[in-house]
Amino acid sequence: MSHPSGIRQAQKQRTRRALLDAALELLEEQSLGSLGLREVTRAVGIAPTAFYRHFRSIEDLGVALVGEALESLHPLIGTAVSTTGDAEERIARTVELIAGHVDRYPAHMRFIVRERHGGVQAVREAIRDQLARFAEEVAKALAEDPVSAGWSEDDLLMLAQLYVDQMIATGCLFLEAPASTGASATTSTPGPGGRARERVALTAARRLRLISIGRLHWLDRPAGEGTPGRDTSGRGTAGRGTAGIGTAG
Amino acid sequence: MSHPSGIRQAQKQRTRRALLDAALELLEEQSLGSLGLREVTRAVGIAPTAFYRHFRSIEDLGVALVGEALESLHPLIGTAVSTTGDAEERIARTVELIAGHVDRYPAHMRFIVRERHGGVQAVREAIRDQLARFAEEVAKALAEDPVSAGWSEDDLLMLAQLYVDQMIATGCLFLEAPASTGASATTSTPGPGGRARERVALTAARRLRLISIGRLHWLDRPAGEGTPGRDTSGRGTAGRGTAGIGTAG
DNA sequence: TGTACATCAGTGAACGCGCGTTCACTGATGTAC
DNA sequence: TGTACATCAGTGAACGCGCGTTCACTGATGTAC
Repeated sequence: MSHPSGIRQAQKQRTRRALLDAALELLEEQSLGSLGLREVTRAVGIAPTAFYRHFRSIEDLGVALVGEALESLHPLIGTAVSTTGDAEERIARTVELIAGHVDRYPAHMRFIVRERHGGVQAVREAIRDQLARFAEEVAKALAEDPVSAGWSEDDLLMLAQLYVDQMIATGCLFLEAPASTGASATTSTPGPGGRARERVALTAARRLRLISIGRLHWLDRPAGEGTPGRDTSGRGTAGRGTAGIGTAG
Repeated sequence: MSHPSGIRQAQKQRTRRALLDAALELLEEQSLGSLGLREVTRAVGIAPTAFYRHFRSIEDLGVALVGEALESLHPLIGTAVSTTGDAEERIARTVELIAGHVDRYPAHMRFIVRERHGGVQAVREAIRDQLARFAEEVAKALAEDPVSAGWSEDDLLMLAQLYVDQMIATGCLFLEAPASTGASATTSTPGPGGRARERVALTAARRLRLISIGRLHWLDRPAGEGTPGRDTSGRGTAGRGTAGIGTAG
């Protein structure tokens, strides 16, 4: 065989890992756009020039990080979406899953949140594309739920995107709340920042609850107004509700 | 008088404006953390050292930009919240308002979206604090709506934060959609990116619709589970619904 | 197993460059009389 | 109105520094025979 096996290959992978890990750690307090190649190699303990054996640029490393971070996030989506039980149980489980993920991969979550709208185009686009794929996956799962009977594809995708956004927003909130003291998420150890975490969990659950309720009554709305003619959203049955944003005139 | 009037004062303000404007423009393609002081002064056409007559650092300038950007966003919230009409009209008007704001202040919107989770702590915190004030304001407005009768303060604040988040997320989506060709938002000129903008407007409206529906039925939920004991959310009346996230078991 | 050659991850010197910050300055504007 | 002095926004030279990238290299690992 030409190159698959060998000590050399293993060592190279180890250095690559070290570069990715060092970068991820440095990125907790700055953004990718201001991260220096020398800074990363210095943290790893190798010569600056060795960087080029692994990545063409910091931007390139950033794209690799997107892959890793969203790969770690992916199973979470699958688990959350396939959780069984009633609405409240599923919401609570989902929030717990997110909290657990943030505990395990805080740097990944911070990286995604920070660079999703950050200054490095290639990374931004990589994150956008991956999240779009997640949303499509969630939409597909939602479509199989009897609750979604009669929903148009556009509406399902909108809801899926809303869930994906909420997942990230919730992860971000957990990041800002002080981390728990290493104990598992289920045990109620009120550590240094346990209170803040609890508040975040409650708020996140409330948001998911509101969205779920909206979902449940989505098709109750009046058929009169709604989406303009050209859009063929598949809803339109009975009921009358005046869902308001602000104060009624 | 000691300093209020004068040509000198006016000229200083003009230079300060030029610095803020130049920075805002440069920030469309990078993040604050990687913005250079010399880069900004070069764009304005003054010596690097003159920068210090106006700001202590780039970070300081960033905090000033947060003030300006969120000040421009503020009236939009007030207008959106006090819009009259039925739910669909208010949603459509809100989406139009956001689109109009993005047309008028694209750089402001981009700055807020990018730096909200960016690498500069002081700026991040300034944005967080301002958005928290916005949310409180929205919560106060929501509280006066009869639809919110029986809502706890925590629930109102959660909804308000959700609305503020949606506003920013929607602004972000409009930023990514190609800008309209300068024509007003209401006239249906299908410019170069008119299609994309229309799609964004529809998706944004759908999201607000779902949230509004959730809001309308918030108090319909079962009293059994819900928020844990210690939390005294003011809801708890009749009705039974199984709002689900994923597929039912 | 041993030998001769190829590969290639990591080295270290060197480069030109732009950075943030200091400093003493200039000259228009402002103020006191 | 005119004069003498104070203020201070903007200047320009100079600094030390770390940056990204180049290049020829070293020496351990891999391969062929």
